[in-house]
Amino acid sequence: MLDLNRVGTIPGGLTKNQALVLEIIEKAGKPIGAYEILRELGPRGIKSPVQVYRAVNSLIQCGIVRKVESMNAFVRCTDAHPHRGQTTILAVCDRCGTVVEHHDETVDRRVAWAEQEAF
Amino acid sequence: MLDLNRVGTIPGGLTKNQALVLEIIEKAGKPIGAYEILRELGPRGIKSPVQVYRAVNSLIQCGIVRKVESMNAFVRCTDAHPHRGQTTILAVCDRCGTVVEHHDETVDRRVAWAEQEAF
DNA sequence: ACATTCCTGTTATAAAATAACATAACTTTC
DNA sequence: GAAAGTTATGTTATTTTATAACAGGAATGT
Repeated sequence: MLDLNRVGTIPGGLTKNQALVLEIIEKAGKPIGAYEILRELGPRGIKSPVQVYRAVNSLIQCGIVRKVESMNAFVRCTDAHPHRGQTTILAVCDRCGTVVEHHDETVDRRVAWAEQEAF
Repeated sequence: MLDLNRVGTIPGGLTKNQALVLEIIEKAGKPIGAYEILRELGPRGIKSPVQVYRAVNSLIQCGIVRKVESMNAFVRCTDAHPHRGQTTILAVCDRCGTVVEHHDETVDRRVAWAEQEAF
């Protein structure tokens, strides 16, 4: 599992739960919380938070999904190609919740600086 | 309260609880969670989370304190002068937790763009 | 003094995340 | 193909983070 060659695609390489969770996140089209995912998937056999968290964490690892820290919610990564490890600014609409990603070189430079300084 | 002329200073204009909470956050010198603040201040009469959250939220409003979203924790704003409303990148040390602030114009431009787009 | 506003305290509850443990499925490797 | 190893799954309980709702108290303004 966790096939690096398939990262960022809609892989057949996902496990059952990962596929279920990804489906809901995609259908939402905006940041969605773990417990809302749980509610949506209850009827389909997902019965505990742990299962959801395990799945989203895998998806984040794969670069398919991002966490919006300020909302405790998760979005499908909209970019066609994966930006693994790259820092991202997520602009979130106050009203509709739509997210636009900015992969910002400036931010990356700042982070690089921080790493140099032993951060 | 919330005297705009004193923002960013160590004001006498703080209420009792705000002063207590700020003291702990400053003493920590790194991001500290609400419940850890609570534990520290238990002996000094703070007995519930609400009190802590009320205080930190006021301090954030004043620009004295920032929330580190990715950690659910709070830091004293290190800059001498206040950057109210301005977007900030917080570089947090993995090891010691020390925080350096970047007030990034690029990010601000991105945010401005987002606002224009009715975000 | 009266109304207004803001800070305070308390209890209860919601929301988000992880710990700990047991089982099942899928690969290796021999 | 059986034993060993790894990864996904399921379940229960707990921890951590945050807010709702209500009541009393202190300061301020007019």
